[in-house]
Amino acid sequence: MTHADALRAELVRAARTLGAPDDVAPILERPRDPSFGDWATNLAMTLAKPLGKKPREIAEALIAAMDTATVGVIAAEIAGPGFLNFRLDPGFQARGLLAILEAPHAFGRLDIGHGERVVVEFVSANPTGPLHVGHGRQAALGDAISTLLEYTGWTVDREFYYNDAGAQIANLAKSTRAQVRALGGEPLDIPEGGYHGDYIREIAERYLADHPGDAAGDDLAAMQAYAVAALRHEQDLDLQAFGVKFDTYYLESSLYTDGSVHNTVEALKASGHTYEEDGALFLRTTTFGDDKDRVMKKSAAKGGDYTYFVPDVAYHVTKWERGYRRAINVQGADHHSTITRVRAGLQALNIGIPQGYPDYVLHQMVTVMKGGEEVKISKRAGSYVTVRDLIDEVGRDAVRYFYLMRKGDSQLVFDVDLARSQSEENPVYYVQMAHARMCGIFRVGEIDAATVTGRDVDLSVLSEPAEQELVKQLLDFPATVKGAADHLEPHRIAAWLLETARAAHTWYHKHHVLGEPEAITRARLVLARATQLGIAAGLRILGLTAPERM
RNA sequence: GCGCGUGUAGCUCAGUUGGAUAGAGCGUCUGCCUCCGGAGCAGAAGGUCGCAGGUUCGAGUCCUGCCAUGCGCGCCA
Repeated sequence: MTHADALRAELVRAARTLGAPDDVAPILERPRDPSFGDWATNLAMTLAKPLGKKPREIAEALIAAMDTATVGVIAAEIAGPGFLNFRLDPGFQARGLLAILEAPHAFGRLDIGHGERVVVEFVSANPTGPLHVGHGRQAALGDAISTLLEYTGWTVDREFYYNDAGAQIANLAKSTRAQVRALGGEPLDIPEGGYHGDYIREIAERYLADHPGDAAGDDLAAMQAYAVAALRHEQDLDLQAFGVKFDTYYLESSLYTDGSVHNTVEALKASGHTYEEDGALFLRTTTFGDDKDRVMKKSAAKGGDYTYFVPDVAYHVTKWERGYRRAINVQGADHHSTITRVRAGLQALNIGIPQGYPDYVLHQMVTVMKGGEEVKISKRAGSYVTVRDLIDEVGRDAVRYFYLMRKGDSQLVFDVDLARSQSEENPVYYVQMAHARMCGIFRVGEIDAATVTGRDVDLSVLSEPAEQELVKQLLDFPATVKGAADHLEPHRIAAWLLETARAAHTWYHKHHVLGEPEAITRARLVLARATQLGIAAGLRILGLTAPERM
């Protein structure tokens, strides 16, 4: 239990003696102005109505009813309309750091998930080209969300869904054939909706080298398999460079071969939510909130294929059947329209899947600026910036941090030139430097950091404002983790890291650890160690390294 | 037109679910290097939180209507 939890519990106890409702849940906040104290609550104001008294009167009664000493409060004041401001004993507060030293890997961990399984699906790029910057945002976001969930007690599987069936793959195959035949001397004739990137020609060249018997480009199935394999391999290399690992790769094609698509269609028909019109099979998605009903199976005149959302529904049924009671899909906002349809399909099956299944985390588009101009991303036109381009130019850690330092639901402008030119002023270096500096203290002092336990150390000497600021910042980590996990917003961790790094640099610059009187050095080593471990924990959640020197 | 987002400092963005005098980075300006690493530090300037109403003790945050902007709206995926 953190000291904030203890204070909150004491507030609840005191409030109940005044007749507050049983479900009273005081909110503790850091006052904007540190001179107000360490914690503030508006509890007295929220109790004004139920208790029928003035906020300030309630505040006074609360203070009187509290056993302040046991929760480290040395001063309690009433301010403004009825805020309660608490000042904590610095030594009491600093002892909260011991939790970090004792169990570094447990710091900030929570057990919200109780070990339940959750599947996080992200990237899920069609194997029709390299991963571009939009996929990069998903990779960073999905991986960090997964780690956050693991940190808060869930058993997480990271899943990549391969759309290796359907029209786009057919286009890929035909585009490859066009390049193969062009290499044989025919005019290049890329089909309507085909892919124009140079990488297709490279694949065609390798195909010819590996398949001397098909110089004419007649074996479309072989070319399709070859191109898909080649692009999957490329994507794997991209992900490897980015340090993202998946637990499962789910192939759309398997949904056809194992009968899932067929079974899903039959189950939907049996549910009574389908109908035929103009020779096509429709699902009545409007029953479940959609704008209009959607075609499941095209009419014979249009080829008689299933539309994309049928395998999508079948796929999500497998998530449920594979035992995931929680599923999170990280996708670009351009896939927004699929949400209603997939959920409608799952509801129509009426097999006990809850309405909000699966969860979606949508991120807005990434636009790329290069040379002061926006680069239009189009795989088919062959112009894009790949994830690997970015990693090569600014480094894996910087790319990850850039993607994660902002909320997913606002548009991200990735200025490649800026990212590159800023590489020395990049916030990620600022954060990592703070970690390296703490390591440096132990290196120079020739102290094994792991031996710093904080036991028998008087932490009340950490009385400088910069020290107390850093202590408070570090102790906010668990609440930050909880907020980030609850809202699936890793950028809160990035913001915490930046603020912690700032507090650490300020402290480091103002005060020395080594060469001070022994009592001070011992206490400051505890703070340095806690800072080192805290920043490392935050970096780990975001998938960044915590270098010991830079 | 409809749906989902976004609009906060010159630029890029935070803002702890409705709290006190709205914050940070970059950029600009002024000072700091014999130091556990200056990849840094201290400070300054910079705001009609898109606009207008509403809800209440209290609104950047919630509601309504406008304006601007991104994405989606196919028997494409």
